This record gives sequence, C-alpha cells and structure tokens, in this order.
Amino acid sequence: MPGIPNDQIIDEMESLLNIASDFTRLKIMYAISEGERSVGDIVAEVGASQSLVSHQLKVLRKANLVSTRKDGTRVYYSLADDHVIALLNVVYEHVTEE
Amino acid sequence: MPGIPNDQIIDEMESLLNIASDFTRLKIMYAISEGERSVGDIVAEVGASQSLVSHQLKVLRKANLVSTRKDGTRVYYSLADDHVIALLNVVYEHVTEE
DNA sequence: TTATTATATGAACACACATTCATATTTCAA
DNA sequence: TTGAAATATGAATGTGTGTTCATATAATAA
Repeated sequence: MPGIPNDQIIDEMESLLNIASDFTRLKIMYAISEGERSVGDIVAEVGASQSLVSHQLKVLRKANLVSTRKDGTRVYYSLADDHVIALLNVVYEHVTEE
Repeated sequence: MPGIPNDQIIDEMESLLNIASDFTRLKIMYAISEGERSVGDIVAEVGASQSLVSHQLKVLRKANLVSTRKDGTRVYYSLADDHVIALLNVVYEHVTEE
C-alpha cells in the first residue's frame, strides 16, 4: 500500500475508529458477537443503564455497524458484517500481548 | 471467544482505538508505515503544522505505537510493531468496500 | 559566541460526546 | 381501555482533546 490514502478515506477510517473506541460500545459489540440479542439482553450483559445502551445502539446503527430486527415489543440487534469482528480481534490481540 | 472481555481489557482496547481514531495520527502512521521517517519528512507528507505533528507523535509514542531514533538534530520515527499495520488494514478494508 | 535548523512543549480555546435523568412511544395482554 | 413491559428520545452537563500560537530546547555550523 503505497502512500497515505486520500483525505476522504482517512476521514471514513477516523469515523469508524471513533465509533469503535468507546467502552460501552465495545461491550455491546461483544455482547452481540455470537448472534442477535434483544436490547434487554444487551443491557443485562453489558451492565449499563437501558438509556445508555439504547443511545449507543443508535450510534452503532447510524454507522451501519449493527442490524436490527423487530419482533413484538423487542428489538434484536446483531453485527452488520464480519469486519467488525475482525477489527475487535486485531485490537484484542494487540492488547493481550504483554 | 466466549463472552465480553473483562473491563481492563476493554479499557485498553478503548485506549488503543482512541489513539488510532484521529485524522492526523492516521496520516502519520501511514507516513511511517514503510520505514522510519524524520519529523520534517512526516510534516511534509502529512501536510499539517510542525507543532501539530510533534504533539501527535508524542501521543503515539506515549501509547507505544511508535519508536524513535535520534541522529543529530533529527528524530526518526517508525511504527513500533506490526499490529498497527494490521489494524490500519482491517479498517481500510472495511471502509473501501462499497 | 552567534545563528540556524530541527524538534518539543505549554497554554488556551473550541468543540465533540458519553452519561444521566426524565419522559415519550410502541406493543400486547387483561 | 388500562396497564405493564420494552425500547427510544431529548435536554443538560461535565469532561476530554485536537488544534493553534508562541516559545523553548537541542544540535550543529560558521
């Protein structure tokens, strides 16, 4: 990969990384990494308030990192594609090597 | 990978992603991705002010994402390890797929 | 020494955004 | 309908940080 990508690409990379670089959102992404989960399930597993989880789910949705499916009163969230997992894995590996 | 990593891991992941999620720092990392470069070279290639580049190099250095070598009045920076490139690649690929 | 080049640093400002609290909306059951 | 459960939203606040400007430090040459 020769040279620095153009500004638009860099901008989009910055945006994606910004979305990913948040404690609550990281937990949410892991919470749905093995399949769709309802908001209630995510709230329980992440251990944050319902409001915060809902706000952050909206951020993830707006960035197209998650998909939704509605069923009755519940909404099920899942990761939009495999790149997200790949990103989490690369970062996880960097962090867990002494 | 079963379950959400513990809070400390998530914290460190957040930190790394935070460092990476900046327009100027992304450009700097690309500028030194093919080998060490002096601050002056980086300033020229990135197209930001000397002060800004120096400030952001300090951020990258503090996070151990870059290494330095001093030679006379010049300081040469290079990426600390291959994880950084791997991270950039994953993000780049995500962004450049329609 | 003095001058010049290369790099680093400190203060200040502006702006973005994560979180909380309160409330609204939706869906379904009784 | 009324009530309860699940989810979403809006406002307000506090904190973090990217950038600029001015200046400091370090190294070398003349």
